[in-house]
Amino acid sequence: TICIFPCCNFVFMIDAYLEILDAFSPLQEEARALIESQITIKDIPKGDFILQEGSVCNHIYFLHSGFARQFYYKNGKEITEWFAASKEFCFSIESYFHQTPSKLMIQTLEDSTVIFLHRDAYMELSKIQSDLSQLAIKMFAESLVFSQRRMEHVLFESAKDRYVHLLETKPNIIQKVPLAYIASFLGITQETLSRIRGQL
Amino acid sequence: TICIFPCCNFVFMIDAYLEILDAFSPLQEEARALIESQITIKDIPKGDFILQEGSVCNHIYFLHSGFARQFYYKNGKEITEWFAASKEFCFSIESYFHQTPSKLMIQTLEDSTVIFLHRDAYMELSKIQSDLSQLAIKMFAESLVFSQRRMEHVLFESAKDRYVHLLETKPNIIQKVPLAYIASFLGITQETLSRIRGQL
DNA sequence: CTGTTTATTTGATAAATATCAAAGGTTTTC
DNA sequence: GAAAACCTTTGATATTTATCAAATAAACAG
Repeated sequence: TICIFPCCNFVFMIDAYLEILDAFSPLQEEARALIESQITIKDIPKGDFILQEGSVCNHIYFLHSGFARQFYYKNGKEITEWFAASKEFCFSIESYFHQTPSKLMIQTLEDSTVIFLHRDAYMELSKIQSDLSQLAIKMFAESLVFSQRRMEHVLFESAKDRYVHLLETKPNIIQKVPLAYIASFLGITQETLSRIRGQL
Repeated sequence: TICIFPCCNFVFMIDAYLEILDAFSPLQEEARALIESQITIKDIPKGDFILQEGSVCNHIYFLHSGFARQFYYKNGKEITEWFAASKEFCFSIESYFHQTPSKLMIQTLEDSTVIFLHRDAYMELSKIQSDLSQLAIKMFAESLVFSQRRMEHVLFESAKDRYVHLLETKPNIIQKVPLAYIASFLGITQETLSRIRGQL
């Protein structure tokens, strides 16, 4: 049967979403239903903000499709913290956990479809449904490992090695975004990055 | 009444431990009892290892008293990752979560008393007792925020500013440990750190 | 297509930090 | 308390990266 209603897209998106969550940490039917009840889906055009500076980050965002950049201002300069590609998650760690106004902004670099999972609802549900708490533990733990590894790179690799590493692990990012974004993510100036590129 | 049995020390230590956990994330009586059933306490003399290279980190360690250093080898050099002071926690994030042999070592720098909370038991219990899963979420979330903040420092502050920041936030560390440990933690050479010190 | 904006590269120079070598200090040990 | 081991400082030099300025190159708007 061919589905002619737009709502069917939602069903498909949600299924894909739940499958990705499930791969992280297994979810029983009940947990899936609870998550489904707490998400909203939005189309966000290129250049619009998923999360704005100063507002509290009350969701974990999942990019069903599209591409986004997380950045903040430091001494008047934009610092790119990380990117979210299609099928990836993002949120402001500090604002989400501490419920403080976010200095991090999340902006789409392409037209994107984003699934919002609400924090309070999720936290409450995770108290009564252990699959959900295990999922949260798993996600935060993985973020922690990732963050730890990045720290080691930043502390002990040269700018060139960090760029090469990014190139090897996330080639799609380098194709998609301006050099200045990548430079600020790597913690170097764009001139330096340009020269590094020239050497390769 | 005055307690003359050594076991009373244990009771006291466990109480202090549970109180600190409780301050992080509130624990009901049941959760406290479960944790108490899964911990062991060891005295570890100065210079001994709480966690050795190559073994899997199966516990979260809490220093009831003493002081420890977390470090690993990179190109044959010791890199200090962080310290654990009295009443603080430590573990190898990557080994603990991924159940892989640890490249991180944790070594006491003073005679220490350490409370071991077992991973598997804790993970299992956290599935059936939501206070425990909430505690885990809270702890990992805080670690994540901490890690994130440190990243920003490392990327955008000068060596001097990072040292000054450490001096302001953790003066006790600087008094206790050799300069080389602090230098490797800051990601600089000991010569540079010595010069920075001279300038202040 | 053409001017305008935006992004990238290049050059010259300065600043921060590493490296290598050696000299003083402390602490530990017997 | 002298020797050894360890820790910290100092000096000279090299490397990496930042900064400032300008020139190209690419993308965009009308």
